[in-house]
Amino acid sequence: MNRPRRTDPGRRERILDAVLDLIARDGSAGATYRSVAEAADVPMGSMTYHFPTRDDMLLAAFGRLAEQMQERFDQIMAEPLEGEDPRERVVQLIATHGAGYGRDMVLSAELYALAVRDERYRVLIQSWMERSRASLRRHFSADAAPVIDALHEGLVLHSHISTEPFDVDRVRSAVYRLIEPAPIPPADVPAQETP
Amino acid sequence: MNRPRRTDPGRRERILDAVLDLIARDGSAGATYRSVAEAADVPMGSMTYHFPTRDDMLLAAFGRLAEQMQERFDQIMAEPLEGEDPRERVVQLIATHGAGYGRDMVLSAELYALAVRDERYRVLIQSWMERSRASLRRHFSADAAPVIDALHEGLVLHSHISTEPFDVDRVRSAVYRLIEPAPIPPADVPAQETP
Amino acid sequence: MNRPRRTDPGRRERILDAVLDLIARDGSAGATYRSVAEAADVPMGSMTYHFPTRDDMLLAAFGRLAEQMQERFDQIMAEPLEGEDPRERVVQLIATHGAGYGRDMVLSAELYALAVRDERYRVLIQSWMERSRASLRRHFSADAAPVIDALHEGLVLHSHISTEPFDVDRVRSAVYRLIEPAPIPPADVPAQETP
Amino acid sequence: MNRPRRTDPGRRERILDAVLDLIARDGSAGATYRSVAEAADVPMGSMTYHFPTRDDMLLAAFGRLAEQMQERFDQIMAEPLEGEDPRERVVQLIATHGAGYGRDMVLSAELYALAVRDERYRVLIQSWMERSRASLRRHFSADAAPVIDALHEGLVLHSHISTEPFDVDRVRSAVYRLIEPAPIPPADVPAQETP
DNA sequence: GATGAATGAGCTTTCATTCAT
DNA sequence: CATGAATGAAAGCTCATTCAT
Repeated sequence: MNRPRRTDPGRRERILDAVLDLIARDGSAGATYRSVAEAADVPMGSMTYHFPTRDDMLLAAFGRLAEQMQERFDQIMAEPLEGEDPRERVVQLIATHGAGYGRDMVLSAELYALAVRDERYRVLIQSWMERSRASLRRHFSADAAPVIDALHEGLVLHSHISTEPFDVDRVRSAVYRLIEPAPIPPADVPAQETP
Repeated sequence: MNRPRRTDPGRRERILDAVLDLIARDGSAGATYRSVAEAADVPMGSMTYHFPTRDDMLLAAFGRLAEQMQERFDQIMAEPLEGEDPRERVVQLIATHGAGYGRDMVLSAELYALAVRDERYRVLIQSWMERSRASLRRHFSADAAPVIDALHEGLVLHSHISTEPFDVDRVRSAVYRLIEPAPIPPADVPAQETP
Repeated sequence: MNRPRRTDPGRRERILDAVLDLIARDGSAGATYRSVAEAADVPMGSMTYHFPTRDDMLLAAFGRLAEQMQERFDQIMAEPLEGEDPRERVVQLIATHGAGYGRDMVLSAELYALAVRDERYRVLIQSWMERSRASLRRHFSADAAPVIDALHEGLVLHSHISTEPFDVDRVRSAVYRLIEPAPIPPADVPAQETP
Repeated sequence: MNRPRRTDPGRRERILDAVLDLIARDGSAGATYRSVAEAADVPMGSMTYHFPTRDDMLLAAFGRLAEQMQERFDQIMAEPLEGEDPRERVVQLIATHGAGYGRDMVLSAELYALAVRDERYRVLIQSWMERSRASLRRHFSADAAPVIDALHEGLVLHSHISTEPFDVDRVRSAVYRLIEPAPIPPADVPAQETP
């Protein structure tokens, strides 16, 4: 009834988070101006002020999602490893996303569904993919990166669909087989170029 | 205006095909009773007779899709190979789906988006996955099958997102590395068990 | 799946009972061909065979209701009374219908709502009213009968609306005041005419 | 065709009146969003803005009806009577509602039909009943009020169903018999308590 | 006679978007 | 800048009724 909200910093972010929550729960179609406004406690009439069309809103939300997920990917991959086989990092990454992180899985799936039909969403994934690969190139060859990324994608996706329990050993064995036992690069080398 | 159409065999299939076409073009949300009825040239009032709820309709359509895609997967994998390395078949499969088959990609992506949130769609993919793996087990070990399947999934998906041209050689090299150079099994052996 | 039902006597009655049950639960609007067919375990396509229009069905159902309720009214009033004040019978009648018999109350209310707008339903109540009054004339004057009937109607109706507990004493006192203490007629006298 | 109608005060009331008109003519089921919008000359899309669900609309309309009918009841009962037997007022009330006021009768019947099944409508009648009784208590004992109210209800209802002409004398005789010939209270005494 | 299949009409409701303030 | 009020369009779904068999 009485929401003064003269200045409301962070409103934009709060809206976008609400959008993502609703998509996670009900799919992209579930994030309507109405449902989002209610979830974010924002007057409905203001929605179009911040995001002129519903599509603007979705695009912005998925943009935020892409950022967040890139960061997490980076964090796991970027930590310097002391004498550890970098392939173990990949295994960890797949295991982390494969078991749990259901919300992200749902959101990613929705994003992919939009991306295969709409350029604007596709570029979102493209830049995210590029950054993931850049992260991977810190430890692996430029040729290996896209393939590792694809295996990661497929394994995580399937693990969320399958009824079988997640099998880390099988993943490890696959990752080790896929990636040649490269010499562990020193931590300060930013990325490895293909010779 | 005057469509008697008292008996109309194949109507159900025509509807489902229309549903898939519309989903491919506009996403799941685009397959409304109205749009489908028009596309399939069926009176709107009849739609709910065949599919009481819109969800029934979508589920049936994706069921049909799963069948069709299983068949194609099977066909490529099932042909007997004479002295050929079976891994080449996998390469071919990925190349086929990676370049082109945009319609199937879009449909799959929509199906996954539904599957991660809804059990009923998930089982559709599960049975399809199981059959794909069974196909793969004709040539590879039971342990390798899920991983090959996942790599296939990830590479195809990424190739539809990426701007880079599809690189068969990189795929081949990845597939060969992932799968141990197993002795080519005789064509009449149905499936290979892990030792 | 397999309901042979070659001959199905009593089907008509089963249907009508189902209609009344549904009206009691959901109002007249709730008794659709579909809902009734399901409740009576009768094929939907057969409904229009027994009752060509929905209105025929409702009318028949309310006709059945009127019959049933007349019978109950008669039963309570018709029993010979030995030296008992007949006004006590009226009190009993009101008490019986006032507390409980919610189903009948709902059905009556629906019937009245139809009757005030539709002649065909009105005659149903008229004949039922006439019989009630005839019953009452067995014990009371022709002039008293309609008024007793009206008091009965009003008290029962209000008791189903009111939150106060049903108060028999107040009813008795009202009934006794309304009806002059007529001499108890011999049980074999069918009805009393106004002099 | 071109209705700017940016601001339209009284729109809400106009809608509710249209609802009652339609219910009077076609029953509760006849007051659809469509029919009401047309009757009140309001865009259909606006209906749900003012009344989010059809039930909200009906409830509001019957609320308005209850108010209107309370007022009329009050007016007839509240006028000070100079030396007149207050029981004559009751006779007049019954006569007024018994002959004519068909629209109100239809609306009341529909309201009762809803009330016996739905608490929300029931409270509407309850408050209306309470106010009627309060009005009656200005002239009669607290014990008599509910009974007079019930007789009123029953007689009016039956008079709208019956084919017989309305008989004022019979009503008067009944009312006088039911209510003890209380001493006429002075007009300024608000209500009479039971001794 | 009895019924499964079919459908035109209409219903309630949701929604993206507009716009005056 | 921000928003409450409003609305055209369309959605999912229900239903009485028809009719060939």
